[in-house]
Amino acid sequence: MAQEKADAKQRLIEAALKVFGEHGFKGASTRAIAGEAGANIAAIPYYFGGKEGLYLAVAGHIADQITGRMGPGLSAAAQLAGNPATTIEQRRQALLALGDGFVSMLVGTEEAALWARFMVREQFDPTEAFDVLYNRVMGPSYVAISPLLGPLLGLPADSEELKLRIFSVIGQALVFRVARAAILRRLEWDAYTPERLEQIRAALRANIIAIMDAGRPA
Amino acid sequence: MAQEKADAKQRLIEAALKVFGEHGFKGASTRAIAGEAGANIAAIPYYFGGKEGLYLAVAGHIADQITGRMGPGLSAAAQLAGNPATTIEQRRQALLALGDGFVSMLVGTEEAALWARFMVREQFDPTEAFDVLYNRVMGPSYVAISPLLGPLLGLPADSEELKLRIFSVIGQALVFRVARAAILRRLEWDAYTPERLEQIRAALRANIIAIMDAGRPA
DNA sequence: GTCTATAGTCGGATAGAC
DNA sequence: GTCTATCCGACTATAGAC
Repeated sequence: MAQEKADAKQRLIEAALKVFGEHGFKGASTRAIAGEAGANIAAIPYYFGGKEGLYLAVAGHIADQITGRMGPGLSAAAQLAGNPATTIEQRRQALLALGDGFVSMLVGTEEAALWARFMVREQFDPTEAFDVLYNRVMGPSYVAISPLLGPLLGLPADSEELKLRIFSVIGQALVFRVARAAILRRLEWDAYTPERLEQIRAALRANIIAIMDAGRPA
Repeated sequence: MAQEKADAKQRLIEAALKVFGEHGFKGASTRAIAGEAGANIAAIPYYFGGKEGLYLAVAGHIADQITGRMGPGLSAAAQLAGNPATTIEQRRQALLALGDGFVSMLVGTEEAALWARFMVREQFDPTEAFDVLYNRVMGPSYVAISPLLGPLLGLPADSEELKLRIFSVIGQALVFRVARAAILRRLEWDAYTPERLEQIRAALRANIIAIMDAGRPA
């Protein structure tokens, strides 16, 4: 009984992440999910109460995974940002590190493609799952960036301008998942590799440095 | 016979854009599409040969619409960029104008939400429709930006660094569609209004100016 | 906890009237 | 060119055996 396979419940969640992402809630069939998971169709009503319960469980799973990977970095950034003794240069470095970590997680791992696909769907047509993702993932990420970039741009933490500019910066990384097919085609790449990932991080750093340093007193 | 209703074929395409976007290809039912269009289900095999043909027709429709709105601006930018007499300052202004136009189109119109939803789906799981969208929309847009930003950053037009940094910049605008729900929640907005649209354009301009001007000789 | 069998509904496509 | 009627396969959920 070498634990080579997770239990049926966990396998169903991972299969559902893939199939819901491919076909949406309506388009995903419980047959396909159960088949992918190597489980019985009847296990879905049994464990999750039905198709909808499984969908929500997928959102929780995504939040768990991302929190596990980004959590430590975000906490460190928040602590550093909250300390009045933190210098401008330390904020710059922390922001760049956050960007690197975000790209590594988002673009550099295969699972993140599945998380992103599911999350983007929820952005266009939010359901109950969006609340889970916003409260546990998107909100906390934003909150970590705000007190770092605000002082660098000379903008108050609660100003709409700062919020918009932060989302714009986040978009610079997000695009590598959300427009992946177009980017690969333009670059004549077949996939992201570790070397290419570093090129992406470098391009993003260059843009972030430009934005941060434009806020400096001339 | 005041032309208050387009013909059934056109109505089906517009209904399909909405329903395919909501539920994906599999999840969208031809019944729902026909119902939304006020047309008969049998009209879909009749006009488009089947569900797939209708899906492809939607891609063509999106390309037509976006080309109609962005085409003139892109042509003007391309002509200006190709002229060796064009100054750096003119390139800066052209790039900012392109950004403004892109945000106005993408974020400022209701239909663009439908186009974006359909196109993002194709980015994650490309089908034949992606070729249509890439060749007619995404490719040409990129090509217009490249010869404007390249000289400003001192990067050759075919360098991978330039390509990556351009996509990163595009992401700054894209995010306002792709993370719309999260952005509205963070800003405590219920929708984008014309005033808020101008705030978005301003935030984007600030970031683009920072990126452009960081490439200037110190 | 996992299976088979089945109920009841909805799916896309077609045939053929008008 | 638009309709109704219909075929047949796929869907989710449940009941009940093991």
